[in-house]
Order: sequence, then C-alpha cells, then structure tokens
Amino acid sequence: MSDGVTDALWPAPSPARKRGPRPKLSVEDVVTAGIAVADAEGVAAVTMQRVADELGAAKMALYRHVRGKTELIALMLDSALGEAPETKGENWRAHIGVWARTMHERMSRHPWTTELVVTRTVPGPAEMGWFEAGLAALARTPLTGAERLDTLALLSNQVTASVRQAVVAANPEASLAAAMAPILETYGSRFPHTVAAFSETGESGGQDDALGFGIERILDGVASLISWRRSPTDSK
Amino acid sequence: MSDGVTDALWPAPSPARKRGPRPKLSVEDVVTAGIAVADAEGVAAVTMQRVADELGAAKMALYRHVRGKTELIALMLDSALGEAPETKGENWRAHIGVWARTMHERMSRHPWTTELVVTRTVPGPAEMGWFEAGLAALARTPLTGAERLDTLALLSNQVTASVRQAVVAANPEASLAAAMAPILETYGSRFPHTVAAFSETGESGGQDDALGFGIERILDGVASLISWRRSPTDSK
DNA sequence: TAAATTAGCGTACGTTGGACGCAATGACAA
DNA sequence: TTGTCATTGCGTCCAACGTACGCTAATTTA
Repeated sequence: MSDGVTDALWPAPSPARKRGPRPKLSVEDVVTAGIAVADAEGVAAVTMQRVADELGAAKMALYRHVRGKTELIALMLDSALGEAPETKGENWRAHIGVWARTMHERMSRHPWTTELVVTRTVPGPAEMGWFEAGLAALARTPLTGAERLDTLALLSNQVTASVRQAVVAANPEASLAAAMAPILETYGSRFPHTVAAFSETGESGGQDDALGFGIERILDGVASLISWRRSPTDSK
Repeated sequence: MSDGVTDALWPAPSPARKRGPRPKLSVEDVVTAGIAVADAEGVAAVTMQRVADELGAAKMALYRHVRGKTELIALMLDSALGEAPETKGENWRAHIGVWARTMHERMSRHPWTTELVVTRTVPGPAEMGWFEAGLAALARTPLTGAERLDTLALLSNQVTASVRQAVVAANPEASLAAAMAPILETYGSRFPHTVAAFSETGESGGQDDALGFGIERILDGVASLISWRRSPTDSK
C-alpha cells in the first residue's frame, strides 16, 4: 500500500518533539542539495554520495532525513515544480496558455524534471496544485471532467516534450538534426521526405518554437471541440 | 563523435569472414532475449546478467555481440518499434491517423519503450522509417518543413504519453486516480476542481480514450492551420 | 600440422543503493 | 546536579550493477 513516498510528500504535522543532538541537516537541506547537483550535472549525477559531499556530510547521514533515493527524487521533483500560477477568470484559452507557458518556464529552469515525470507515481502538493490550477482554468468550459483531464495531460505532455527538446538542442552534438545528419548523408536516398523537410528548414534556422506551435495547435483543437459543444450546427 | 551506438544501429555490410569457433550467439539473439526480459519484467530488469541467464550463457559472453548496455538498449528499442506502415496517399488526415494508431499499438506491445524514448539520441533504421512515413503522409499539405516535424513530434509525444498512461492504469495500484484518491480524501478541500473532475468521471468509468481524444484534438488543430494556409480568409 | 583468428567466459574492480549498529548529543525526570 | 534515553551522524559491510582484461578452446587458412 504505502511506498513511503506518500508520507514524505504529504507529511503529517510534525509532533515538534525535541530531544537528542541538534540536527545539522534538514529534509529541505537534502532536497536543495539534490536539486543543486541535478541542475549542475544532471539527474544521473544525483548519488547519495554526491549529495552528501555537497552538504559536507557522510552518505549515511542522509538516510535520517530521507527514506531512500526514490523518496529524495520525488521530493526534488515536487520542489522544483513550485507553486502553480493563478488561473481563475473568464477567458479559458488565455489562462490555460499562461498555465502551460509558466510550466514550461519552470521546467526549463530544472531540465532534469523531464526525465522524472516518466517514472513518478504519487503526486506531491505542488503537482496537485498545478492540476487544480489547470482544471480551474477550464472550469467554465462545457468540457466533461474526463475531457478536462485529457486536455491537461495533452498540454503537459507537450510542455515536457518541448523542454526536453530544447535541452537536447542546447548542446549541438545531441540535437536530433545533428544526430540525423551523418545518417542522412549515407542513407539519404532511403528517406527522401526526411531530407526534404530538414533541408527546407535550413540547417541552423528553424530555431524551433516547437512549444508555441504545439500549444497553439492543441488549443485550436480544444477550441473547435468547445465551440462545437456550444452549438453543434457550426462548422465541421 | 561516434558513441559507438551509431555503428551498431547502422551496421556496415559485414565482411563475411569466418574463422574461429562457430558463434552460438548472435546480435539478434541478444536483442531478442533483452526484449523478452523487458516485456516480462520491465526495462529495469534488463541486466547483462539477466539477459545472459535468459540465453543460458555467461554474462561476459554478451559483450562479443554488443558493445555495452547502452547499445543493447538502443538496439532493443529500434527492434521493438518495427517497420512503419505505408502512408502514401491523398488524405493526409486518415494516413497520419493510422500512423499514430499503429505506433500506439506497436508501443503497447512493448510498454517499456515509453521509458526509453526519453534518453535515446541516435535514431535507428526503424525509427528513421517511422519518421519518413510520417513525413510522407504530410507531403501534400501546405505545411512547412519545420511545421511537419513539429506535428510529428506532437503526435508521437501524445502516443507515447497515452501508452504510458494505459500501462500505469493497467495495474490499479499505480493509476493516477488511485494514487490521488487517498490524498483527495484528506486534502480534498484544497482541490475542489480536481475532486469535481474525478467525481464527475465516475470512479471506474472514464475508460479513457485518452489516445483518441488527444489525436483528434491535435489533428483538429493541424487541420485548422492547414485550411487557413490554403485560404486565409476562411473561418478564424 | 602449424599459425592465425575468434567466441565464450572467469576473474577482478569501481560504483551504486542501502541494512545495521555504535557513539556522541542533549532534553527531561529524579 | 545527575542519570536516562531518544535521536542524530556516521563507519562498516554487503549485494548488485556495468565492464576491462586476458585466458582457453574451437575453427579456418596456409
């Protein structure tokens, strides 16, 4: 039932008991150090050893404040997301747009978050806050509950994916185009459309507004569903 | 430059030389065994040791056919994707829809693929084939090269995400709704819209067609861009 | 038959995450 | 003040991981 992570993300108000030596470390310290390591060297570098070094403590000291690495990672993710923006108001499209772009900005600051949303299970308070904010923005639309959830999933997937893409594009060696280039040079004849699409884009050009494109396309799609809901006789 | 993975995914035609003992194992054997393990126990269980056991061989024997675990994983992914469907024709929407749904079906058969697309860099032949097929479906649209690439990214992200979601929903303990339920029971008052959305959906109902919803919304969005491209005076 | 090449694999090592228990600390009861 | 004992930090130990290295045996080629 409990994997322990839930308790850590949603801590019961502590009994405020004090006895024994004054703690030099706190959960926040550990999480902050973990985030610092991840920001600097990627999530793969987040080792109990490495985090402990960052704090000038011994590896096993961390286990007093964090049940294990899984829990540490979960706490780091929730902390990195931060608080969701306010999204109450009439214009659903504007608000959900802000929601998505704010999320993009937040994740861009901690690129490693994109690697974690894949594995994560239990949502923490921050993530729940984002959920709530997104649903609030869609509150006045005629969408069903399931459709609202699906819309949020759609948008957050797009945000995650475009952050990931931007990160990868940052170091030119790992870019998709760069990875494909040598392959296309040899096997290009087998992939004419691919060659065409990339050559049309120019090589360095297409400073991709993949985020903007994706969000606008999705919101267009949702908008057309909404307007159809409101008056089914409208355009197809 | 070469991380070695490229050479493995795009093998040069082998010199067909033969000397020394007859190989009991082949690259395909290793990759197949790896896929079998991943299918049965998840990608985390794919250990060199575990794969070797699967083949009745010693751990170090694998390294004769695969440069390392990274390479093995890359080969597994490309192999699991398989060949892309034919997508030539007039009706772009129908073809790209089939493309997305086929991809969904393919990945659903090997759910662990969703965990790998996050990390992967160099595309293999199969993935390139999917790329090419997707672009072929969009060939007759008035979209620019960059827009076509963005559209494919949008769709494949959605496919990946919904496969992941379906997998998670398969074992009820890990479902998002199930994970949220106990939290909402305690802190529900802080998340009224979330409670509303989930209660409206019913508890077991909403047998989510998240895939369908997402794809249709995206295609609606792309369609509206396309029709605007064709005649900018049309509907907004 | 001898030389050359190659597949399989045994050994060894560094790095992980984590169980366990000891020693120092310091709030409380006496 | 003095003992009690919960709590913190951490040293030790271990299993599991990926993989470098080199030996042995099989097989082709000369």
